[in-house]
Amino acid sequence: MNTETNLEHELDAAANWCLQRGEKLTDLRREVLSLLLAHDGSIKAYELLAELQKRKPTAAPPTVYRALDFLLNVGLAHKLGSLNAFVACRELDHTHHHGLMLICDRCRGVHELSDESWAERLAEDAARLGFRLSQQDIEIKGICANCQQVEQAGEA
Amino acid sequence: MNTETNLEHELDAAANWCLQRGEKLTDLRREVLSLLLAHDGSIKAYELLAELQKRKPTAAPPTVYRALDFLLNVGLAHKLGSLNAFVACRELDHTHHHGLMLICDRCRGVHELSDESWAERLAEDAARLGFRLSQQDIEIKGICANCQQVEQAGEA
DNA sequence: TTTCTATTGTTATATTATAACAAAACATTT
DNA sequence: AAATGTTTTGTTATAATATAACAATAGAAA
Ligand SMILES: [Zn+2]
Ligand SMILES: [Zn+2]
Ligand SMILES: [Zn+2]
Ligand SMILES: [Zn+2]
Repeated sequence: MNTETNLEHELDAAANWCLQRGEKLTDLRREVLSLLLAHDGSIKAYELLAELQKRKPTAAPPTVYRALDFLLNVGLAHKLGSLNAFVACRELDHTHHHGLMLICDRCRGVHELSDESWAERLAEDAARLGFRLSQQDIEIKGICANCQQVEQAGEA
Repeated sequence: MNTETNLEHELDAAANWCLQRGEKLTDLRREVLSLLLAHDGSIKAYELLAELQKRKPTAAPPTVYRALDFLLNVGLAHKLGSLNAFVACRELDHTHHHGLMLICDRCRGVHELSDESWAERLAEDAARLGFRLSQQDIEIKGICANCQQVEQAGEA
């Protein structure tokens, strides 16, 4: 199965995901999600806009922000507040409330950890302060394995 | 001990904290930190600028952003990426690497949890993926105890 | 068809943050 | 003190991120 086929497969799955929630993955939204998925790490809204404009010259900021809002709300993408960047969700299977997003300082890559035990422990600790968690991703920053290797190679 | 005296006390402690690190808490930086401390929840850069301009009409965006950068670097303040907002650190005693910042969706208030065990467990889980954490605050969103009460009162 | 709603197009503007360079303050050496 | 170098602050302009507001279009329901 090549990349393109796989991408279409993911997009179809996403469309289905939307339908199950009574929402529609329109052509535009599908296009934006496609660009997000095609991107390895996270991507910024205006980078996404530039990409989108290659195929759709009429696109303007609201075009991409509206599509992103939709994708965020339906759970097909995540916003990384600390980077002002966006990333496709690749773990639709798990309902990953409170997923841990490990964000690389160097390459802006994201590793998503859907570990339920974190959600529970966090919720417990917060509850002790009377704090009720909203569904929310947790962003943790550092340097990914790959970038660490590059770093070491550079030092050699 | 009244509020004002207490604030001056905190500012003096902050000045000392800086000196120990070979940095200086200048008048301007002290003023900005003072405004941060006087604020209960988190505050946005341009709100801070407006406050600052009451006493220092010459202040411009770089004035406040430079002061904030300094405070962030020396550990006297935190940036909340998900809100584009800033908050004074009130736990200088602990070296709270990876402090948990519980951010209220409603009031923008912040409860800072300096729990070392979280730092360790997070680091372990991340290390399993080859991910090395950088010193970083972890932002968790929800609704604080106070705002929950207000909410219930409204429903009654 | 008619009507209503959701989506997209379009223009303008708000919000957040930094670049670049000049001036002033401060410290160090002579 | 004078001269020099460094850090901090002032100032203007602009970059980067995001939304408001309203018109046009497309889709669904009546
Ligand atoms: Zn996800
Ligand atoms: Zn990386
Ligand atoms: Zn702190
Ligand atoms: Zn609150």
